[in-house]
Amino acid sequence: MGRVKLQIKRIENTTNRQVTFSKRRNGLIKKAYELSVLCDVDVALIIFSSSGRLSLFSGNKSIEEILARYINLPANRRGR
Amino acid sequence: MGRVKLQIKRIENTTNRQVTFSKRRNGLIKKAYELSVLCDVDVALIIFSSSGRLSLFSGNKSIEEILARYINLPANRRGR
DNA sequence: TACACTATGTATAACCT
DNA sequence: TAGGTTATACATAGTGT
Repeated sequence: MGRVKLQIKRIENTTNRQVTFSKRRNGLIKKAYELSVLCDVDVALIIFSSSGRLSLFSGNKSIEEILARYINLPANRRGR
Repeated sequence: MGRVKLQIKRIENTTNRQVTFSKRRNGLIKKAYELSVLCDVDVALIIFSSSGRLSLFSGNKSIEEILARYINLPANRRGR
């Protein structure tokens, strides 16, 4: 999406990488929000930037509730 | 995105909701993957469908590692 | 350094099979 | 019901300020 087709590999230029991170993180959170509302599902999204800053999204329920729901699954139902 | 502008609210028709869920879940996971690679960041994504089925994504690290990183944050750094 | 713009690539709603 | 197609809306890479 954008002026040019982008290869999916690490962006080496630090400034470009940070700008892309900021834009795409916002886009990802928006998409997660839309999925949770449109389809009425629980979504939890955790992002750590390379500087260690945390970004979170969760739908109606809190992050903690959704993580607990995951953690409490029997191990054989956690695989992807 | 699509033939018509979509309101962001729960899709009432069950079939449509499931179709949209399947398509958008795939799109969301793809975007999460791209963010993790392009920007070299940790992303964890947990989705429970309305029937309780689990979808997961995480980048290089395992979901468990990323969740642990979140859970181990001091409480005052967990806010969104 | 951070926003705003816009040309272009991408995701997807409705349709089709 | 699931998978493929396509017209259209949306996200965003590069750019400008």
